Amino acid sequence: MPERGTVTLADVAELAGVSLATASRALNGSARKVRPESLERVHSAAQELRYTANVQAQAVARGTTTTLALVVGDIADPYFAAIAAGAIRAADDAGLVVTITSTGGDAAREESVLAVIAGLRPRAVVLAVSRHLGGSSEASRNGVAALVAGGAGVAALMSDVDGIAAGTPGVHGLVIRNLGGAAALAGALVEQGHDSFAVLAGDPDLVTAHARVEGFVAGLAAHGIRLPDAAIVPSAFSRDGGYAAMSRLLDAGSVPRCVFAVTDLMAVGAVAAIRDRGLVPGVDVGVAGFDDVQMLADVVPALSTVRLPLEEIGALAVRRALGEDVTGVVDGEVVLRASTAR
Amino acid sequence: MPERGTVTLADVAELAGVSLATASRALNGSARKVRPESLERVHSAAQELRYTANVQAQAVARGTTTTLALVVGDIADPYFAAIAAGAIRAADDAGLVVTITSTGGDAAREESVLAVIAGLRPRAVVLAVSRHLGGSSEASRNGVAALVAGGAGVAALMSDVDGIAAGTPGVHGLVIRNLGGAAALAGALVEQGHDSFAVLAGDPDLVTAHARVEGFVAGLAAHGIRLPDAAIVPSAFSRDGGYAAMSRLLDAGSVPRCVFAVTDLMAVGAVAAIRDRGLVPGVDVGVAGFDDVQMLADVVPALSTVRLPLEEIGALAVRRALGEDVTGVVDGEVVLRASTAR
DNA sequence: CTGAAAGCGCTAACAC
DNA sequence: GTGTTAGCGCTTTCAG
Repeated sequence: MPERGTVTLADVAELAGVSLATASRALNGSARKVRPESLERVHSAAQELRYTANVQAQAVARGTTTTLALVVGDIADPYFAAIAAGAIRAADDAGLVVTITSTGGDAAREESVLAVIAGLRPRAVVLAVSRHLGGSSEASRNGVAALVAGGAGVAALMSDVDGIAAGTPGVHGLVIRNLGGAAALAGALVEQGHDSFAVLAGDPDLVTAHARVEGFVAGLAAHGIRLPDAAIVPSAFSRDGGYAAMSRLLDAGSVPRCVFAVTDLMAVGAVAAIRDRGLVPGVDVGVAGFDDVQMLADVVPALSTVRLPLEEIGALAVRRALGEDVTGVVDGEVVLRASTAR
Repeated sequence: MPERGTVTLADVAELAGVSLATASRALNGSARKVRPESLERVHSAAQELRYTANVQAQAVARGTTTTLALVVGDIADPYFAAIAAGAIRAADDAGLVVTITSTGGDAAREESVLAVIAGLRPRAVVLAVSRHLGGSSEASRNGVAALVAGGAGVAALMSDVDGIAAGTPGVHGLVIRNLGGAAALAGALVEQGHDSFAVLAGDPDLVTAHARVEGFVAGLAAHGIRLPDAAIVPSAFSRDGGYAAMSRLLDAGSVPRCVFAVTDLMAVGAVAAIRDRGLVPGVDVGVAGFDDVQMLADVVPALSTVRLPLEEIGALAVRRALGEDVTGVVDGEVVLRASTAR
């Protein structure tokens, strides 16, 4: 018969005929100081009453929570979803519950989100948002500082380009070699025989997008190819953005042999745009993306891309936030497929 | 100069020169009972100290939290990710923070997950897991009952088939017309001229999969078509499952004119399998899916499917869990596209 | 309108 | 080993 309301430790202690303290020790405290018999009594009492410790109360008493806050741009985006999956797994391994908040890419909202999170007094927080260039606003900078001051371990995803942003004191950066990966991709494409390029740059203010563009340009340069500014077309950082940017390129009459979209999602949009013009993606114009999102594994033609171990990134970020001494850098791996086969 | 440690209400009260009670009322309490001047003093003190209320403490004091627990099968699955996005948005509108937990489809894990959640004393919980047929285990049934008894509003996603499961007292079901949608799809395909079918059934123990198969079969029956048992092939409830099932079908030499995969993801796998055999999906054999996952909008051929308003479902579930009186039923919409064009 | 004081459910010294 | 007793940070009667 389910008890009404909620069962407290006191109820358990009473039923077991022991003190509150003993009950507490039996159920959570630093083990080995409770007589087997009492322990047994307490446990069965707890079970009988269906007692579950109130973590909020434990938190205020202990002065520390079992919560890890994850901030993502948009949980519906497979990129963030994969990272979240890894983070949840790792947090779970550490006995932490994950709270997820989306900023929707809105810099202003990021500020209020940080305030809410601060109120949660999380043990750790993972920032997986595509920071805007020019540094996060002072407000969100302060928000992060407050979290750190509050004792939370903070980890943030970064690119191998924002040296300064990395400077926020107290945050463990996990740098993703966006720049390096894009450069490697450029090299691979050149070696594959491509010689004329364009870049679907996404939102140039997002450091992730920016780094990838930067890297790609550098990679081409290393092979003696200079990309004209006009060949770098900005757009929304989404599937539709990719479609739009590619369309603009085609409308302009400049059809490069190969385009690099800074995201698989954008690449898919580009492929659609190419197809809609009656051209054959992968043949008339090659398309490469970035991320190697699983969900897109079956698009045709198969996308050349830079694979990022997204779930692992989520897990690593969590471990870094918790202070573990794991790698602070993760590399992408160039994967050449049909979309740039020529 | 960031204070060390953490700022408490007492600090604010002291700085403002008022009592703890007044400070509390000024910052949260039922408004209108604080003199404008004190209110002002308290607020500026709070701001100066960068005070953020400790929600855990508020929770124990108030006896109620500002947390909504969302349980999903796998956050990396676009189906759940979309639902989560909607849920997070709705929860946010209600001033609640969302905690996400994955069961990984593991029934056993579901039990422990429920225990952890119970400890969180959430204001509401949304169960978005594909329950296994034959009823959730007694354990998880109890877990849910405990949550309800603990005062949490509970909402659960269900199919228009599990009449009994719906019976769990106290939980607000949100039934998704999986069966009805699949039946409608079957009808539409028949009317489109298809006459020989097969079903890639996914895991027959998952009620979602089961309902869709059931519905499809019924839909065909309504049009005088009887599906032989051999034409219903089970598999994993995933992209690879779809690939495998389709392959098995083709290996068996029985090539239906049209296959229905209970999930878009599985449909994509089927398309790949068809293509790998040198056949042309959409022409040699049609493929239809279910969900209309955004991410798959660009696969070729475009998938015929049943569109589910995933984000809205997430939002509705949250509102139901919170006790709002919103629809308890959501329909899918048949969308015919190239993959079944003939 | 404001303050003093009693909790909320649990943990952690500090005795016995 | 086990019980007592302060708190943890905040809300909320109950008197002023």
